[in-house]
Amino acid sequence: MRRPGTTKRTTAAGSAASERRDHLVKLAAELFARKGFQATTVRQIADEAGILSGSLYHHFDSKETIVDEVLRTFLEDLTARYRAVLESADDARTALTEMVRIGFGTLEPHRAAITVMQNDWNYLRSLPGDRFGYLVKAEDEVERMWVEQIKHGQAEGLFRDDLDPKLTYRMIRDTIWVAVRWFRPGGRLNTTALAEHYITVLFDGLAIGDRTSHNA
Amino acid sequence: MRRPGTTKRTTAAGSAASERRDHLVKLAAELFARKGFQATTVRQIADEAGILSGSLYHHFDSKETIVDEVLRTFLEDLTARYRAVLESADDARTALTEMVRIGFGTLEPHRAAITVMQNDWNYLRSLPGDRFGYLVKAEDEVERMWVEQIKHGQAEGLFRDDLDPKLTYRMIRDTIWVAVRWFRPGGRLNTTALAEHYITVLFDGLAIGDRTSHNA
DNA sequence: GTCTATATGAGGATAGAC
DNA sequence: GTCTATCCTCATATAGAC
Repeated sequence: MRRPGTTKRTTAAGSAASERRDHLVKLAAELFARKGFQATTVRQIADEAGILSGSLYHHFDSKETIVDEVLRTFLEDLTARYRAVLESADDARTALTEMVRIGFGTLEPHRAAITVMQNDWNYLRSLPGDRFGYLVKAEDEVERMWVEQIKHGQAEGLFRDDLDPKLTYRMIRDTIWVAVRWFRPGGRLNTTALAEHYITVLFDGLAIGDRTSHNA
Repeated sequence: MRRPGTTKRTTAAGSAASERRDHLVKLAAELFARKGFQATTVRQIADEAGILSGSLYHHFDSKETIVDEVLRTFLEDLTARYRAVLESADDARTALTEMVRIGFGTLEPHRAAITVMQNDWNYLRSLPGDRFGYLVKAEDEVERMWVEQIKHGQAEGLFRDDLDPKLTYRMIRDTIWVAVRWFRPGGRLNTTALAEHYITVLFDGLAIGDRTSHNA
């Protein structure tokens, strides 16, 4: 607000950006992910960058502006990827499979942003004003895409008809994103393996053999 | 530390407790869940209780002591329930089914505690000292119980052999707990319906018909 | 673009009266 | 068991020199 010339960029997709600024955003994102948005101080961000906290305000209006940029970048990339898949998928099962792969595929490049979304979503949404209202908008768009495919699959006779599409979507979404809590790059399993593992369970289930209900 | 006579209780299971104290813990838990542990101030907790912030320190040493009590109560209840099921379950599928039901069953009575665990786990664990080390201990115990059942199921020929037990456990666990984010009592679906829905997908999958792999 | 220095406020916690 | 009053620390953000 105070230095329109240097801080007017509000989306990370904004052209011709300062690399310095982007670098600062990345440093901040790691701290936000590790310690939480609120617990991260502007002093820590500045320390990480080797400058003093006051100097940060040459680049950003506020701490909120930084986290805003972290989340926007992620959401823009995610929705773009989903849209691309949906244009080319032939049937619902293929579309869902690809969407699951996209989800797990963002775990590594957007690990920090996803962590922040998970942990600080409630807090950011509760802030006065509607600054983070776009979070809900983006979530709604993504939900529509998933639910539509699930319903198509049911209509096509590919998926069980007795499942609630919205509930099914939520469980898939949660299972994917929440993996950022424990996923570490370079570990025993990479995100591709995670995706294929989950796709197997999701479509075909854990059980072997008969598919009759088996309730206690 | 300062008033051993009134603040020595460290576990919520501690006998003959002050109902006043328990009530304060409940109020605090709701605030922690709604706004996050760090964003909740002792003044807000006191406001909610109709007293002043200083008065809280008659009941608790610190804000951390309060959240400690919230989490302990939940974890003690949860592990006790799991142990009870595992004593009586005949086969792995029955055991897992019951464990899923237990998980969803805690969503309502322990909604606040589960929310805090999800959102503030990282932060609480990062605090100096080992005050919240028991969180990891409890998690490990729970993991052992689940993984054991999954392995049994595979050995018995009930479950697919090509799935990673630990990874499967994590995905189940995450799917259950993360539902606190959107689950609201009194909504379209109750926790029993959630559990049965998930049990269906987990064991038998989304797809109808052939169980051959179907990758793009 | 970074620094020095500082305003301004809020947080957790404490001491002692009632 | 609660209140009044307050300490001390640390937070975000600002102003202006360099």
